[in-house]
Amino acid sequence: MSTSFAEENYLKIIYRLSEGHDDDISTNAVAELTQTKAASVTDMLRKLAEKGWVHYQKYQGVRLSPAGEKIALGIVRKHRLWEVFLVEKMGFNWDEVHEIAEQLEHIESDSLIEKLDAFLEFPKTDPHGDPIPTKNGVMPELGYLHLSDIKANKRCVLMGVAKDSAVFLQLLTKMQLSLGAALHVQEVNAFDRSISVSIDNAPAVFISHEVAKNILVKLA
Amino acid sequence: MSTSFAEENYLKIIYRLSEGHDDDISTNAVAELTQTKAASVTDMLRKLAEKGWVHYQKYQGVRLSPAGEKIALGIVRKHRLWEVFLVEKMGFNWDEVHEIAEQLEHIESDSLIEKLDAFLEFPKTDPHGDPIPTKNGVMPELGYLHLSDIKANKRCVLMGVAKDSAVFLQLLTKMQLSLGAALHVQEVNAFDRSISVSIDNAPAVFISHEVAKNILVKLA
DNA sequence: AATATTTTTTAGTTAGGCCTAAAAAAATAA
DNA sequence: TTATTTTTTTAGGCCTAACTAAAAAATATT
Repeated sequence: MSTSFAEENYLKIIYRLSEGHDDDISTNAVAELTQTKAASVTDMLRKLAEKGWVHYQKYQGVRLSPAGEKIALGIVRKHRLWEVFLVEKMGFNWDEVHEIAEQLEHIESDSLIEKLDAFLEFPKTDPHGDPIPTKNGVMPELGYLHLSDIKANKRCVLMGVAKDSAVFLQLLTKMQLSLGAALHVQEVNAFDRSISVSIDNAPAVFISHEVAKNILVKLA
Repeated sequence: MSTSFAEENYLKIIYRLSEGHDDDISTNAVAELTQTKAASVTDMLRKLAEKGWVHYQKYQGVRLSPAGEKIALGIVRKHRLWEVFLVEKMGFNWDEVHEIAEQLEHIESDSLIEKLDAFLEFPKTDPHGDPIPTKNGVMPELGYLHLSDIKANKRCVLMGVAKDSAVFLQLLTKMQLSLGAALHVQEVNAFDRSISVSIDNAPAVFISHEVAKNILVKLA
């Protein structure tokens, strides 16, 4: 069964909203990310359920079926591979590529994606550090830690950001963070859990717990 | 004013049908290439005329306005640049890329196309030998000749094919023609104007006048 | 528990892009 | 030049994916 542009977008967004927990997703949450109204979402969820791509019962929220997840992972795979292409080959910055990748992710050609993957030398992550699903529809577990979980006096390396909203990326850019940066957690505030971190041996900066939760690292 | 996927397709197809003459294009001709019915074409032509992209009077056929031609050339530029990318960078054959380029040509990002152009080292023609419009919306004149116009005993070089239908490309592939091939026109039949041509010094093959009209060459 | 608020669904529309069937105009043939 | 055929347009409808407004269900508050 073939998927329309709109259907692919809904599946991708439900996937994103489902990452990291098992709760069903609310109609409103989907409406916010699709930039549509809740009533439109209700219509589409019923349609997706008829096609067998989501489990949906009215007033109960929605979650992907295995078939829907497979489609969503295919879209995410394409999105992230194109992002690598845009940054590595076309010279865009990592905070400029999202909108273009949103378009490219809907190009339909399996052979193109396989060739692109090879051309990019089979990258494991996109420019934001997010893992690229395999062509069999598996999302690799990178096993990274959140910066908020690092103990005082430990050193680690920046591997990615968990949220890739434009605002968040700007913040990171302003902090001069780039993938691979050496982070040294110097202190953890016992009250608000904010941390002071030295980046590439520069003087330490303060990062709130909320922000630190969205920064992915591995121990050095 | 922004253009929808369907509108861009119509403009591109009207452009293709207009190349090489000044006559207005018939509704039926457009319907055939858009794979729609004549009634649907009538609707769309009225809409395109309202937006100022075509000159259209009912029962009189259609032709592009300057604004419409500019849009069409932008689409053709993107189509042909992506074809170069698919062949040169992704390793597709020149007869496999059309459908994928039909999708990629609608990706909207001026900066992407400029970067792609640079990445491909500013190609002058696509893999079929067709010229790539400039970013200012000018279709370069390559000044090639048609193989059908070459005199007996002259040598020339294959520069492209004027029609890129799948069937035609297959024919050329079967004849083992590839861009840059050395062609030697040995005889021109006085009655049906068919020619015998030796390709890369192999024994001569016969090519009908009709086919030869669609093969672009330059004199060696 | 009863009421108020928020969330979600239903009902009824709309716009884009296509369709078929029938009417009208243009082109061709007798 | 009249009749026939072909081309094109009109009229009316369908489907997708959105919308608003109102109703219904779920959740929160008093």
